[in-house]
Amino acid sequence: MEKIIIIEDDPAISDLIKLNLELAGYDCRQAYSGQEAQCILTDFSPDLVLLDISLPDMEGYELLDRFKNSEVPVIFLTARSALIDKVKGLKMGADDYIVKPFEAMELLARIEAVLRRYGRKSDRMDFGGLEIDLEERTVKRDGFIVDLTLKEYELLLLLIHNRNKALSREKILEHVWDYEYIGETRTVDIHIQKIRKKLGWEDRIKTVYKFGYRLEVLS
Amino acid sequence: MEKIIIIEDDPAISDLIKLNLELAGYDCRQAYSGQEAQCILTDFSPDLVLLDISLPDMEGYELLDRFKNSEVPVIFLTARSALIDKVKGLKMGADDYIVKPFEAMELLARIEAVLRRYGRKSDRMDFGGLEIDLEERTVKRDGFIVDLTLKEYELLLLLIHNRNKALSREKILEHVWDYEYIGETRTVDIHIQKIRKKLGWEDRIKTVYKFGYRLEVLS
DNA sequence: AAATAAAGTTTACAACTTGTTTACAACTTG
DNA sequence: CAAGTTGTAAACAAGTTGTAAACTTTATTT
Repeated sequence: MEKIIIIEDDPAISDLIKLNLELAGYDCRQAYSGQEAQCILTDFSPDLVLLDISLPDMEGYELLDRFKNSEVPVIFLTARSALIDKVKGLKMGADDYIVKPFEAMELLARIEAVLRRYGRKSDRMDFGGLEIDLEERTVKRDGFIVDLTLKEYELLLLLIHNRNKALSREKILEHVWDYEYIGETRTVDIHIQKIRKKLGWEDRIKTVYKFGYRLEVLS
Repeated sequence: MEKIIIIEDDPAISDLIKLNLELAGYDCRQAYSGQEAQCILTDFSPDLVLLDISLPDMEGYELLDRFKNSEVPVIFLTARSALIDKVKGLKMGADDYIVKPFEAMELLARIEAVLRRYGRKSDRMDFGGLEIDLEERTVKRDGFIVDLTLKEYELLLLLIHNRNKALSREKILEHVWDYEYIGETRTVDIHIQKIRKKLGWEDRIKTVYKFGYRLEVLS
């Protein structure tokens, strides 16, 4: 699980980002000022830095300066008004930038891209007999490929990212299906049944009655 | 005990919120208008503000504006479910929002989340071998997940919030079952038995003869 | 562009879970 | 000890989830 530090002075924006990244399976830490960031960095070595360039007192630039000689990739966040900042930032060594306000999906895409470029630690995951390769988009069970459809695969990833957490049907719909569903639907249930069967995870994917599902993994 | 101010013009809603928050162990004060809120704030420094955004004369937004530079977190209540309003509120500095009509449990969950974010409460609680994670909605006993049904879970939370206090059956019914039961019922008793067994808390949840139950915890 | 195949969703009903009641045993209290 | 209260097991109804199959949409092939 990759670690990301969010350096952003507006708590609302910071929290929003955190929420999305955590659902996507990243381990986040928040810093609301340059100073706080320094503190956190001492015992949290992130795999990626999200940096708001417009922190008070030019702190953003100072921090960027500090990061550029390190191994850690930096994506910076900037308000639309400061177009010049982008160029400046990239020249100073940022790996990417994103303009506020941005879509959650766009941010996630850029994060994935940057991490890939930096040769992320592992695109492979292992769960008791199950091997998942994010880059190849393949899932193997006892060495043999299990054919998962798009929705099945995304559902599996969501479950894995939130292992041991109870996920409500609404959350699942929002993230795999991209919309807030109005009214009744059994879609989530049916897809859960499908991956339960294909993966032989009948016991591992628990039903949380009247709520949703939870993937239980020991480790 | 955290202090919360409820700024809401509809007395019925305000009272309902107050009742629930007090049962959950918060110290509440009510304001029915923006002006009244100002007065109360002079000698009641809340740890959290619950603000109805649709007060008459746009007072809600004005107040939010005033709070955003203070240290106090704000959750706003809105009747409108429009996404735009939510975003608007969050941008203006609210820490969370909740759309009316809402469930008591949802409001409590959000309050806990915001207070936690502000470094007051921890996400996890520990009670002699029992680990409760409010966010994941999981309860672990010696590291293993204990499956609790909805009512069992809510009953457990109520007991914990009122630990060492004797809770009458009526209070328990009101809070967990959402209604004032007319006549006889053994429902509470049976659910108490169930969580006693599941958690191994046979001794910790004491029976208060002819009254109700009490969760006894040392610390 | 039509035919075909695959994926995704809805429907219908079976199977199961939960919450509640009932019945009776065991306990508390005066 | 008697009356009332609580513990416990079992039965039940209501509602939720599992499952197969029909149906709709989307993608692929010809």
